[in-house]
Amino acid sequence: METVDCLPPKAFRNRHRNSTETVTHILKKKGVRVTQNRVDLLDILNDAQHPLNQKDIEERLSVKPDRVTLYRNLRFFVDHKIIHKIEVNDSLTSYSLNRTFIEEEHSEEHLHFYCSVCHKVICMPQLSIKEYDLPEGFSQQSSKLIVNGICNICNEEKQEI
Amino acid sequence: METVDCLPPKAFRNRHRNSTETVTHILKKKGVRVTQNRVDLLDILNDAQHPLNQKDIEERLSVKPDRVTLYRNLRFFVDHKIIHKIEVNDSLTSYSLNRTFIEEEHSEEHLHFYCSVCHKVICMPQLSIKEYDLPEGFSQQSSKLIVNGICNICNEEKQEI
DNA sequence: AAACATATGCAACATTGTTGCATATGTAAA
DNA sequence: TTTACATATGCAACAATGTTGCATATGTTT
Ligand SMILES: [Mn+2]
Ligand SMILES: [Mn+2]
Ligand SMILES: [Zn+2]
Ligand SMILES: [Zn+2]
Repeated sequence: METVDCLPPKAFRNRHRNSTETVTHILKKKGVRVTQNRVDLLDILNDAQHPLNQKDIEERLSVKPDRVTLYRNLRFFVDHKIIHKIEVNDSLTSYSLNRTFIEEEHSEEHLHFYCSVCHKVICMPQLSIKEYDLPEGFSQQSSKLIVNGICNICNEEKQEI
Repeated sequence: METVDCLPPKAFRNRHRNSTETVTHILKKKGVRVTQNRVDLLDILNDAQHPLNQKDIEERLSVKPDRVTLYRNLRFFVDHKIIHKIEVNDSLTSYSLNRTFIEEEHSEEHLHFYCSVCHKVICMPQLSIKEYDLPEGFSQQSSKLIVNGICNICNEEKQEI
């Protein structure tokens, strides 16, 4: 059988060939299976400028896997520390790629910002969560800080009006 | 018709007469309707040593209102700043009485502790959330900090073993 | 190409929370 | 004490989010 020297069909499903190669590399390095669903999902998170929620992700998927598969893969990536989960509030959970693969600066526990105007979530890895003196007998394992406010873009738009 | 000088039947539904009087006073002061459901609910939150979730509350209610009523009254109390809502994580939301009515020290934005062993939530009103220098253009409206770890009681029990 | 472990889809279920609407109850005025 | 009115409640229905069990499909290694 002849071997054709061109891109395999599945490569055309993704917008950017480079991103697909990057996320495939991440999965290979972690020693986990490279499936179309996983590549598509990571591709979307890699392209995104901000953390995305399950709805955002579904909107961007050209080929939608079963809802259960999406949940399972999100949990899988969190467990493998490929992405991190941001529980913004009761009804909003977003996910963001751990760019630790690329930059060192994306620290484990950092501030997350939620804009009450555009409802975007923004990772602020440069702002590590500060320490607190807990009462006698209490020990800390982890922490999370969500700051609610108005983002730079929405503040600019307010001034223009 | 004769007027009997004894406690009305509804007083017997609550464990402590004093607590009932306290919460009734809170509702009157706020100028909202004093209903049995509301008194029972506030009574339970007033008695509690820690924030309670919807399940905790239902367990303690001797006369259970409809689930919808419970949600509506919890939201009503939050809106009227009688209680505060603590979104611990994806699947746990707890509520705590705003003891500002009694003590001044229960500040608006404080640290909340979640024990990963006993799963109790603990308000730490003495630990106000620290300030952060947000990037240019960002403005802050509110914030929340959840610290995950092991509480004093669970740490003690660990030492004994 | 075959073998095996793992990923996926589907059906079913659970929990949390919301809305609309008819009825019940609390409060203040008569 | 009774009446009138606004508000609280119960019920039915719905929606969103997330989980589990199991049969089948797919990825990886040999
Ligand atoms: Mn982040
Ligand atoms: Mn608190
Ligand atoms: Zn914004
Ligand atoms: Zn504990």
